[in-house]
Formats: sequence, structure tokens, C-alpha cells
Amino acid sequence: MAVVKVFPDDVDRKLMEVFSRLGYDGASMEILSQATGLKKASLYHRFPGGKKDMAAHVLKNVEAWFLSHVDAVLRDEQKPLDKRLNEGIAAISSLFEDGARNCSLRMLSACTESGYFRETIANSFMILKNAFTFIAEQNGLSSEMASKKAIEVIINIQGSLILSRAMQDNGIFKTSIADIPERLGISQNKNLK
Amino acid sequence: MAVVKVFPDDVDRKLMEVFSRLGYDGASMEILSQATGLKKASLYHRFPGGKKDMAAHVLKNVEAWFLSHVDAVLRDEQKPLDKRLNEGIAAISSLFEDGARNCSLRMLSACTESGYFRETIANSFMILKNAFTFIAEQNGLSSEMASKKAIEVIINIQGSLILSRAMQDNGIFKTSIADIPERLGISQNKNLK
DNA sequence: GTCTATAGCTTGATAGAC
DNA sequence: GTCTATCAAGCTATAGAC
Repeated sequence: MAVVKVFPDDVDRKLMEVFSRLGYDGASMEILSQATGLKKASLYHRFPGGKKDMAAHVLKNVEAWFLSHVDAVLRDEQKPLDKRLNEGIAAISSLFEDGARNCSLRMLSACTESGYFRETIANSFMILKNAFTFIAEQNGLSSEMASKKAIEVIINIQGSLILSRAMQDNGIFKTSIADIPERLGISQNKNLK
Repeated sequence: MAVVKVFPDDVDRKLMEVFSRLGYDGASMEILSQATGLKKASLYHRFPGGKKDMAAHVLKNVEAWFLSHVDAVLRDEQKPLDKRLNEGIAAISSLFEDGARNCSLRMLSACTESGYFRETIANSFMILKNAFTFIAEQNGLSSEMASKKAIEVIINIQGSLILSRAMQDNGIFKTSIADIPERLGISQNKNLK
């Protein structure tokens, strides 16, 4: 399977990496400047609103990424259900570097400017929830149960990411990710291409 | 059931509240001063090492709290298994204000000084893991399975807390918390005093 | 569109009176 | 043990050359 190139633009990717590692308040303009290779004035040229604009831009990129790499994938009925699911899971795993990278949504959801980002972050989580609910329903679960299971999947992704970083053991994330199909009651066919 | 008074000392409690809301980098000395009602110089008198000392002190308090309100409770064999579990869960729920408050461990685990706190944070998570593993083993689970289930419990607490805050719906946390006994295979006896 | 230089403010931290 | 006053450093943000 091809490696998922998370963000094609280098600056976008570096901004996401810094915010997801240090959060909004920990990511200073100096750090963001060094990470991107752009001087501070250049960053202000690209993002007139400053740091808030940069973080909002990262969140917008993350939302678009979830739409194309998870939502669209899980809803692509041209492929078998379990294959779609595996693809979406693999994408998520690569976004978080198999447990080595924190989630930008989480890192930007609790900071001195959290009010400014709240709606965007909630929307991204909702996209994920709806995508997993869709595939769970297609697998035969009731609407209510599918929704519950979808939330559990997101909880497990977020929680295992925290524990993986805290315990410095990516295995926690990997195990949690590997259990997602079973959690949704979708069995794995190992012989699929 | 008596309300669990999280931290008896007012200053300790306020410090915990600020760090758990804004994280390390978002919690400025000015904010910490206003929250505690102590001027900055007074805070430095109590915590010569400054902000790092304050955060470390919060983490030490949290660790002690987990030992007394969760670990000791789950291991108290004088009480029936399900009652112990309910008590520990209720304590955790009150620490996080039924889903309204972020976890200090998480908020301090990813910041510009995260290396300074890493061991303490990992230790607190290990205390929780061992406590839940203990009660799961007592319930008849194999050592391996009990450990796996204990990690799942912590993952669910952390993940549901994130989602609750992001979606502004404490029900997500409450549901996840309520499912813990079932997750450990420990049935509930509603008639227990 | 990127840079150097700098303004103006906030930060973490300290000195010293009481 | 708490306070007022203050410092040097780092911060976000801007002006203006190229």
C-alpha cells in the first residue's frame, strides 16, 4: 500500500507538526519560523492574522484530509466493506505516525484561544463520527448502535494516542487501531488484495 | 454518596484547575496568580522553581490522589468487588467533573517542558493501569487479559474526556464511564448499599 | 514574496520593604 | 509569608527595503 503523504505542502505539514507537538500556546512564532524555514515576516505575509490564522489553517487542512482520506474512503461503495475500512484505518494510522504524533484537533482544543477553534474542531470530529457510523450501518448495525460504535472508535483513537505518547509505547495505539474492525463487527478477509 | 473533595488545599486545587484547563504553556504566572489569589512573588516563595515546580506539584498531588482514591479503593478486599469498582469510578468521575474538566496528566504531557514531567505522568498512568488490572484479575480474568482490559479502561476515560470537551457533551464521558464495569466483565448489583 | 530591523507588550523571575 | 516594583528576555506583530 502506498504511503499516505499527509500534507503535500511542506509549510502546511511543518505547521501541523509543530502545533500537534507543542499545542497552540507552546508553538511560538520563532519555533514556527524555524520549522517552516520562513522568517516571521514571511509567515505574516501568508497568514495576516498571525498564529491564530496558522492554527485555523492547519485545522482546515486536517478537516479536508479527513473528508478525502477517511469519509470518502469509507463511503466508496465500489469497494468491499472491509477493504474500505482497512484503507481508512491505515490512513488514520499514517496521519498519527503509528502512534508517534499527537492529534492536532486535541492539541488545539484546549488552549488560550480554544473558543476560536471550537466549531472547526467539533466539525472534524463529526465528520469522523458520521463516516464510521455510515460503515457500521452498512454492516447491519442499527442506527443507534452504529452511532455508539463510531463514537467508541474515535474515543479509542484519541485515548490510545494519549497513552502511547505518555507511556512511550506506540504498541498501545497500534493495538487499539487493529481492534477497530472487530469493534465494528466487521470481520477481516486476509486474502483481499 | 459523599462528594469527593478533590484537593483539600485551595491553592493546590486552583493550580490544578488552571493547568488542566490551559496546559503548561497556556497557564501564565499572571493567570496562576489571579486564580490562586496570591501575587507572583508569593507563588515564587512557595514554589522556588517557578512554573515548573507548580506543575510538578500538581502532578504529585494527582498521583497521590489516584493512589488513595482509586488504587487503595480498588484493592480494598473488605468490600465486594463491584462496590469497590463503583467507588473508584465515582471518584474518577468527580475528579473530571463528570466530563467537564480536562485531565491534568494529558494537559501537561505535551508541552514545551514535557520532558521534565514525562516520568511522573507515566507513573500515574501506571498506577491506574495496575489498579484496574488488579480488580480485573480478581474478577477471574487472566493476567494478560486483565492488563489489556485495564488499558482499555484508561483509553476510554481519556478519549471520552477529549470528545466530551470537543463536542461540548458530557454525556459522552458519562456513557463511557458507565460502561467500565461491563468492559471488565463485572456485573452490577443494584441492591448494594 | 521574502527579508532585516524593530516596536510594544507580556512573559518568567527577582529584589527588597513590611 | 505576602506584598510592590522592576528587570531582562521572549513574545506577537509591523514597517519598510529588496
